[in-house]
Amino acid sequence: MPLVKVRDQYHHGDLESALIATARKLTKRNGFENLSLRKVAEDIGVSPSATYHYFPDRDSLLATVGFSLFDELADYQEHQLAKITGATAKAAKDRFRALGNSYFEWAVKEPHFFNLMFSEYCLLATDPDHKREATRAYKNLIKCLDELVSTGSLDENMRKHSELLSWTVVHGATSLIVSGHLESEDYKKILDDLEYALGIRK
Amino acid sequence: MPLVKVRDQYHHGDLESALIATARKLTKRNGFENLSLRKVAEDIGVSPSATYHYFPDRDSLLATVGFSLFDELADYQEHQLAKITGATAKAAKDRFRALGNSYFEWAVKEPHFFNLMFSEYCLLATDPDHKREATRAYKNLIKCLDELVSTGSLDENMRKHSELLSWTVVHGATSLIVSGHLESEDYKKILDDLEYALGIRK
DNA sequence: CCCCTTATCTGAACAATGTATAGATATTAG
DNA sequence: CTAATATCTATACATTGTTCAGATAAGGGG
Repeated sequence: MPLVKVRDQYHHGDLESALIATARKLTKRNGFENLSLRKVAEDIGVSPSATYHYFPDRDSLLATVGFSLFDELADYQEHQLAKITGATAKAAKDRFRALGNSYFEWAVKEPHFFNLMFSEYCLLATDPDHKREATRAYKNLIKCLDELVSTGSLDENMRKHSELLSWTVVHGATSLIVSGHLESEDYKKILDDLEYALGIRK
Repeated sequence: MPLVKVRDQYHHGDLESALIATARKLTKRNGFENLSLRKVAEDIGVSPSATYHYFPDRDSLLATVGFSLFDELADYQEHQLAKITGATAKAAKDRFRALGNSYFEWAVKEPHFFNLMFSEYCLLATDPDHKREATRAYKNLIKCLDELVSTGSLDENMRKHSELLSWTVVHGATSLIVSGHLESEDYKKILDDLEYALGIRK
């Protein structure tokens, strides 16, 4: 009876989790385009075909990894949000900014993750089960905007136009920067522009 | 001397163009992830290795196709823009809208193209030569915004905040819809929101 | 017109990949 | 302890990107 689970046994124990974790690790390093099922299996110390007991094909493993990243991103966002407390107008504005910043920072830190999440492998159309994870971040945005209204920083009429707009701006700026079509420095200006247009900043 | 160029000869004549055109065709059909160099060669009727006289590898062929698509998109946008003439405020507003709509429509019509353009294969960072093509659409946007100002539809102060913001909103909405994270119907509302925030519409 | 240089393409080969199938091995239930 | 089941391996195959030596055509100078 080994204290630590020995890795040389025929049965792995939790191969499914190991597959996801290793695929995540290799995707982080080399990008999802270069993820090889055989390398994943080799890294774990298992034969190439063992994969097929848990995932029908490479695409579905990538999809599983990709969808799980939406939760990771939301975790990171909520962790950043939690740093800013208080019910003042300034705190509400800071939280709004932190929400966008954390999305952007996370994507820049892990561009391969971001690319996978919005690639063909994670099409929500074919997999409506995962809409919940994606909307977790969206719910945080709604809360932020309502706080801006209640602290008098955001006009009620503008509030109706701010939801999809903020979402889209942050994602769009992030996407363009990660793909090299805008400079990193542009991000701050874009959020300034957004806040100006929304009337949050003068 | 054949009237029409015979396709059974040893030398193709313009293999480079044929490679790009065929790669474009297959990417349009199956997505860039599934583009096979061998299928491209087979489709043209040439051996797999012939490719390597014009492109060092698969990536560079995909990059060439991808960058050329920015020109195609700009062509389409300009074609749509040209339909709307006049120097009135309404015409300026219509052109602004047409600029965003054409970007969106083109991407939805050719999602595989859009995905390639903003994939790892078309990173502008590594290929600054192609920045010009990408900025062609941007110049059209600048012109549109200046027209909005000159026709009194856009405030001068807001003008300074409208450039990157509009760009980002249109790209972000398109990206989210193409990747299935927003519904197609959301696009119109998002542009309404943008115009409201910019003060173009009340 | 012929020959020789050069550009262009082929053929064959290799390693890596995704995936299918049959069988081996461990785990578990009775 | 044994039979049934879950889990994994071994082997095989087709497809892929890529390399390289050699075949074929095109073009230029005599």
